[in-house]
Amino acid sequence: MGQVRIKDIAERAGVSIGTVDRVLHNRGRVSESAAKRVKEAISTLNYNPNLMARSLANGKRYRIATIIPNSDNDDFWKAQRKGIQKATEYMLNYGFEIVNYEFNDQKPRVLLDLMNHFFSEQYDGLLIAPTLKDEGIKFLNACDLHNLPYVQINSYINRSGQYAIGYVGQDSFQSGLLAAKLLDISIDPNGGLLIIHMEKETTTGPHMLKKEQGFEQYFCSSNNGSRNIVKLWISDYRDQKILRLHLEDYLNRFKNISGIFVTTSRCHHIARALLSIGREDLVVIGFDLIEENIDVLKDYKRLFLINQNPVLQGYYGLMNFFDLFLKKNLIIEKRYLPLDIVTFENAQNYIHGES
Amino acid sequence: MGQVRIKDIAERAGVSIGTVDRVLHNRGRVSESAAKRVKEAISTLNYNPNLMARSLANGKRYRIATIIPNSDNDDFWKAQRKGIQKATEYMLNYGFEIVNYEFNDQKPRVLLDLMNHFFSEQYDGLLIAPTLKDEGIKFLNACDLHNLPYVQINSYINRSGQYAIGYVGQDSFQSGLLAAKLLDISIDPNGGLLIIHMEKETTTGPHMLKKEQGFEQYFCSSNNGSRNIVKLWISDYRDQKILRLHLEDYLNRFKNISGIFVTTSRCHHIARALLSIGREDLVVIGFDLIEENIDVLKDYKRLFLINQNPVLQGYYGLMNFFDLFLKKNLIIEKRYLPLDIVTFENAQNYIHGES
DNA sequence: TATGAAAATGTGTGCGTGCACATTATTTTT
DNA sequence: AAAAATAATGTGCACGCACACATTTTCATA
Repeated sequence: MGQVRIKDIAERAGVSIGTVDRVLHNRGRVSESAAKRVKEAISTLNYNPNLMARSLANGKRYRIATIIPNSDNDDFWKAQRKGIQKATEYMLNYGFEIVNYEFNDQKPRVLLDLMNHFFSEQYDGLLIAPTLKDEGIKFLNACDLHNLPYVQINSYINRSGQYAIGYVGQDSFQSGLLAAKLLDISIDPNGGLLIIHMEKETTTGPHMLKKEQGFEQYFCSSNNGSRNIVKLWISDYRDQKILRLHLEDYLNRFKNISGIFVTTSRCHHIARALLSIGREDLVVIGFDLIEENIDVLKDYKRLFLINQNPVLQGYYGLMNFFDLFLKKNLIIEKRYLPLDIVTFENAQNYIHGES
Repeated sequence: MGQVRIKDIAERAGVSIGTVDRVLHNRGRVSESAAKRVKEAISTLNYNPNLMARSLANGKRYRIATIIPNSDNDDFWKAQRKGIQKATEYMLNYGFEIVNYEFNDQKPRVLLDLMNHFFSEQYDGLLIAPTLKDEGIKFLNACDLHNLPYVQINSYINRSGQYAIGYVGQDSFQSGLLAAKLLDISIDPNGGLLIIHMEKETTTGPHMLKKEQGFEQYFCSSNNGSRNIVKLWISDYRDQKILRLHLEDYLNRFKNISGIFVTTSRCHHIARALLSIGREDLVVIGFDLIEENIDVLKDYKRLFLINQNPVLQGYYGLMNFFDLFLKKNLIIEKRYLPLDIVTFENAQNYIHGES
């Protein structure tokens, strides 16, 4: 059987295509008996609308804006952009027009400036990565005001209302749990653990915080023994020498540390430092498949990276609008991406990873 | 600002849409001067063909057959089927017609019987999972004879010729390496390893063999120390009592075993048995996210499942034909799916897992 | 210059759908 | 029972394109 068309349904239900159309779009003006027959035909024939014909016929154009942090010097956001690009190519054929904006993660003002002229453009949807919480909230409030549906990616701001139509991103808490499990299994039962936060700013981001919470939660569970956990904040991670001394000193002070959980993507600095001070016995967990991390995987055996396919994040995020406008699926759901555990032996498949 | 149509080009070039069409498709029968004007209009107006209208109009139909093992009582093949279904829905809009066949994995005759009438149908492509090697070869030979392009999924039979257009599946050797790495990191440096093959038949399947080879290869590498490795074949794994005694006996004989590598998806039997004899200290590696394995994950902490997204296998396999016929990409390539490491804490995302 | 073939160009139909509008059936009101 | 109002259903066109076919133009030859 080839494509099932509206015409086929009409024939099977003994009505005209106009009636089928009314049923499909809930336009009313259909008798109960006819509606029933049509619905039956739709399900028995397993009808799927031809989206091309649909979008060709109704000829609507949808303008979607995307706003994410600047991706020029950042592998992670570059990957997100790649996913957005892939979805864009797909959606272009269906009457979508995608306009991309970027903002500087470090300069909250830039996002607010953008907001000033953003709403003078007519958009039908917004894909946004609200990494800056305060400014993000302001932006989303403005969206509600302008009746603009939005999908959040990567960072989640808890929202209700009809315009908050989706979230695609990471489950940071869960990734903390996972990191704890990995360390718990792979190190000595008596070994201690070290959590390292590496960030330029002195504040601890919400993602990092949730990761830490998940990590600690794991050892509160009854069937997992408790562990000795210490924490370390590092902001000047770029100077290898300082880092090395810092780390060496710390490991000497807490002799029984045998696993390290780095809550950001900067774990390659730690792995390199450990290599140079000859402490490759430590198991390290870090995040994200950025280039430096991929490099260090082959040198540092006991390293696991937790990856949340950023390409797919951008891709699914944008595709939400495709579903919303073309498939008429109004899905108000959080969608978490798989927590991929990556080590040297399975890294290759994830790297080019459209998956 | 809106979509540029061939009609717009025609107007600007002072010709009819028929002439534009001929230029676009190099059909000839156009005067040089007209062709020049049309080409100029195309570039100045920055024309991009509307792919929807194109495929809608062009109306070519491609018939693709799929042949995989019976999926009624098998989670793995059910997932493959799901991926095939997803690709089918996508491709339907582009004029593809997909016809599904299944065969009984245990009865080679069924596949041969199918072959008898299969080629009387006119297909443009075949997606096949040649799990039965001998019969698979016969089938593929017949494909060559009938000029039928084919894509293999899951199992690979080495073939050349213009009709072998792709393979999507597992990298068994690599998954063996990965299993070894996981065990190597997570167990005591002096701990021994046990490889368990669980299969009804007495022969060891090619996948299992390659997994074993990869596993052993890991410990031949210079920077990974060598390990004591013993092997066990189990065919009557359904009787829990026998299995338990069997295992208990074996673990007593080889006292230092601290990690187990099960080369099939039946590792849940092992994990259950270990639970009942109180040996949850052992780290177990197994394969596939089938229901029994997912269940046992929450009870058995030291279990890792290696998953090769079967949904995507079916999906990508079929989509090869989309690329072949619509994008005209003739890709003769092996495509390996990511080796997902799955444990209790990250299982959920992979389960529903279109990913 | 008339003729006919070949080259160049134009026209019409259909793909599956959405939507406006036309038509028919049913119910309500007078 | 006829007229009017409303509910139910059917029809036709457009979307942008490909392709078959119809028509016009060109040009060599008689």
